[in-house]
Amino acid sequence: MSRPDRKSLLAEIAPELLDELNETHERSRELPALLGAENGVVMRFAPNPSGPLHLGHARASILNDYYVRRYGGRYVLRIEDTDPRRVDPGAYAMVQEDIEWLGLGITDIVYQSDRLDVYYDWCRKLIEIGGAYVCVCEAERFRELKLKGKACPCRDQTVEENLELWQRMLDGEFYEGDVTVRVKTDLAHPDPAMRDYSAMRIVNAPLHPRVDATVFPLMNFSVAVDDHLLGITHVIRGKDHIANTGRQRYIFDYFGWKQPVYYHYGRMGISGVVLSTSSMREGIKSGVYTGWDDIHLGTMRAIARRGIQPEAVRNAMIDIGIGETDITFSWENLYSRNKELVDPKANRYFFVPDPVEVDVEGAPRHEARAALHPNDPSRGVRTLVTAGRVLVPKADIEGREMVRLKDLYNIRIDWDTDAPHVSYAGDLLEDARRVKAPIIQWLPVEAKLPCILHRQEGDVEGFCEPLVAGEVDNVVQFERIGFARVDSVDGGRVSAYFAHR
RNA sequence: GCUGCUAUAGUGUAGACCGGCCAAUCAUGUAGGACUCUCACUCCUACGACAGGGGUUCGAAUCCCCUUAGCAGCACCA
Repeated sequence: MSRPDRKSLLAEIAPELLDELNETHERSRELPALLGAENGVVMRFAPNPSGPLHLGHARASILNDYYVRRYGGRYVLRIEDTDPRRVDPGAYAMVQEDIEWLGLGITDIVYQSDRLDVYYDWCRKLIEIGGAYVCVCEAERFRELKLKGKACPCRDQTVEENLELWQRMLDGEFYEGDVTVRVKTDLAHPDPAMRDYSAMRIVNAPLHPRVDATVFPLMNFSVAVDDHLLGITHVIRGKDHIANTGRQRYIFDYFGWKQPVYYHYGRMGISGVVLSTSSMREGIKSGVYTGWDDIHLGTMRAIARRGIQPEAVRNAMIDIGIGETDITFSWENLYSRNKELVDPKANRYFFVPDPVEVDVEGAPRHEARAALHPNDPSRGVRTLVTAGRVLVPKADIEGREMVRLKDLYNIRIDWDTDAPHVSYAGDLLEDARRVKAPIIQWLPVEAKLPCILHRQEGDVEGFCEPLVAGEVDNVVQFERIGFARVDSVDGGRVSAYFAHR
């Protein structure tokens, strides 16, 4: 019974249950409330423009987005490009595109490279109130002292001395590595990570693509200053930032600012793909991957190419939530989220992988009509006409005596001869059912398009229905194979990417 | 090594703050079945977990301690 049929039948026998049937299965669960968010929130997504967005970014950005939507407020995109070494000029645009694809409700955009003067300004103020000093020690030497909880000589410089050194830093009198501005914290702090961390440093090379400067803030300084200046109320980020939250507190305390409310979710491991931008870049360079959208990668563009819908990513991330437990990202769960989105939409087509051509002896000319979507007859049918020469998947007839060509007729296969001998075995579906013959997809030899199905495990070549050429950019379902996104049609050759079953 | 966070089925998640209503929720997965001219969808059934050990208590998944394991930070990266 089809879905509409079931519905009308239910209306007859138990109309009171109809509501239950129509109930949209609201998949996304409710995440825990945010502390003090009742009157709206200001949150941020702060990627480093070193490459396109991947699943790790997706979690951060979607979780923050979820709460901004829930409580109302502003959602700031803050491009954290304060390390010229880690800026890929092309990434600014890629990040922008990926955000658009994800459908994030960004309300404000700021580039940290536009705000260097702001950081310089607050750095000077921090020095003036004795909250920071300019350190000329070697990094290694300082590290040793820090681990022992001892102060370096620079720590005792006067404010005036520090201000002068700071000015000389800005004037370009120092080179990279010679000098750094440190926030004065607590050398006796039990966690060595908290002790006198760096706030400003010099980078001479490479040149920053957006700004002419050599003095750059370190993340903990610029983030603290920006979070306050931009009025950020809540921050949701990975637990790798727990220590940074503690470090940033010193700056907030020095200036008498109120810290946002922080939530730190656990580490998300993703099986099967590399997530580090640098190793992805390396792989692309060395030819292991075809590009940022290589289907073996966990980038948004790679996932999109495979026909995963942004809403599926969103739902999967909200399912995961903001728990502090370390988790393994499950492709299965994402695929399931995608399937619930894509199944009602995807038209059905035949794709015959690894085909063999057979001549069905005694077959009458037949016109098969297969539904474009079994649960939605209003979409119509594909019509496949054959006089008896058809393509079938080799693997599906091997060792079989009888199979049914879906929506066409039954065929008998005789394996006694050298080449299998195929003959017409009647139209009746019941006959096939009775002997439990599999119902398989097929194609008329007269009407087929070469089709390559790209999968992570390797490409599969075969043929598909001509109508697939009209589905470029859409997700279709190849019957008995799975869902795939039709990527392109080039000279009558179809290229599709496998999503999932 | 130092500091900190976490531990519920194969995977994700609820319950934990305010112990009893939890022989533990939901989703996914797997297996079986119904429906179906797809191994899709839908529906039904089954499977499967409180890391281990102590303690507090009439009663612990929930509170305390220890152990174990995983993770993170200890950068002039973000």
